[in-house]
Amino acid sequence: MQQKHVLIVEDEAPIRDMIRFALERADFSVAEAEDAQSARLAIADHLPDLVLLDWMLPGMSGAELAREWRRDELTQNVAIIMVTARVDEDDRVRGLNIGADDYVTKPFSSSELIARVRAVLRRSLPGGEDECLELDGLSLDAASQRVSAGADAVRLGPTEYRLLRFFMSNPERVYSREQMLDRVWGQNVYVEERTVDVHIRRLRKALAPHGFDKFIQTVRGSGYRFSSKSL
Amino acid sequence: MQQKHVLIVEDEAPIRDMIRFALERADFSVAEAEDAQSARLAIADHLPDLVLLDWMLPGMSGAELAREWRRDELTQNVAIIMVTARVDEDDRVRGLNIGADDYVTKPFSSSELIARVRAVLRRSLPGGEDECLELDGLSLDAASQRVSAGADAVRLGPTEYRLLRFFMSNPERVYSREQMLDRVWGQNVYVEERTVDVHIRRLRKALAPHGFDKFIQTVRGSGYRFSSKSL
DNA sequence: AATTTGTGTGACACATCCGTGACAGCATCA
DNA sequence: TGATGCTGTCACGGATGTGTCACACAAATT
Repeated sequence: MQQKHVLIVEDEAPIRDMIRFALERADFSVAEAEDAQSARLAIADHLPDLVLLDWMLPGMSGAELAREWRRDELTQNVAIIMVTARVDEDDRVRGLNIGADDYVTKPFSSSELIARVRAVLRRSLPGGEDECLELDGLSLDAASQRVSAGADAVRLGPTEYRLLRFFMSNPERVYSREQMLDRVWGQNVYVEERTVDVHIRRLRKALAPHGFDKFIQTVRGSGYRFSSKSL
Repeated sequence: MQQKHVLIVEDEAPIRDMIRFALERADFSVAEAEDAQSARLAIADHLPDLVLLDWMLPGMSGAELAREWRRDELTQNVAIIMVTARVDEDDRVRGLNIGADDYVTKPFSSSELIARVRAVLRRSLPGGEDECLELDGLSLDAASQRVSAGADAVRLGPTEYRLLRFFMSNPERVYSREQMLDRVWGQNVYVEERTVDVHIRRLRKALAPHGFDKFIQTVRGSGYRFSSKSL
């Protein structure tokens, strides 16, 4: 399964670290935020698959934050697990009514946390959005993992597919090799940066018969960009 | 979605009440029974879409009851979720061999229960009775549990049948082995992921004489896809 | 022009994934 | 009791994808 991205929203640094450690160990990619404001920034930067949201935050409470996200088109499908110190049944019910998918009460073991994270992600998967990307004749359907150039199908390896998928969801923007490794390969794998070049080449070669290799543009000294405009 | 009818078979009244409350809150219609005898009456009165069946019952055990229903033409398509206090791996395996669709172990949260009920119903949703799937010459009739390729009948084992049924209900979409285990085998069953491959093979072999094995496509690194389109 | 820096390309060893046949455990039925 | 059919697991081999390297080539810098 593809690596999942989790955002931790928690004001106490030690707990944050513990959670991050457990998640990374279980091969999730992790982002952190310590309050509502930084959480918004983190979400804007990279939409997570799941948010671990502390109930009590300085300033705006986690509950309000959750309600805010549930109202927003962009974030309403992101899974939310509430993290709370309270044992009150009231809070649990309130949390679930707000739209949290699950809750964990402190103190919790890291294995319990991971189990719940996995369960929630698995549950939200099958109904996942039927993402269908299209750009100027080149189209990619996430549900069937099919890529077609005009009428013809394009045959891609797993990494090439993920790379193209990343490009097509983020066109018209330059990414460094490091950024691409983080987001296509996963953030705690170490591979040479030049490996990106090789996969770019393979992807270009696969798209070439239909002329779509022009969409992948080299920006010397910076990285690559995906665009239908030739420039 | 139409309102679904659930029968609770459970001898302890408090647990029955808890389950009834959770189910009605989630907008299911509910019937209750406290032993095998009253369960038979309840079923005769109104055929449920799903039965929550306690493992231990006074007199006849839930397991025997399940076996009885699975043999009967009328009841064999009714989904069954076993409810058990035991954590024994043995019982889980035995229960699933009997034909239960899923398992819940006490104690369980009401949200977990609802989630599982929904999952099982979703799995067997499209039709329940008169479901008849057809794709490009390959057809599956849920009522008679018969599969035919063109004019010829195809002989399938139970798991192969459920697998094909799952595929035909969800074509043109890639599923991971984990997702397939969840939806074809049941949610908390632990079997090796490679087991999926073996059943894929058996299903392919059964479909091969008519050329329909091409419909099951391997998506390397991700899982499988069912589609009449070649690639 | 010569040098330096960055990128394209082909090759290759290696890891991973998947198809396949075999097998033992189990339930069912004669 | 033995025969049969179904299931989950394993081991093996082949197919495919992967990361890295060396070298060719292009662009910027001197």
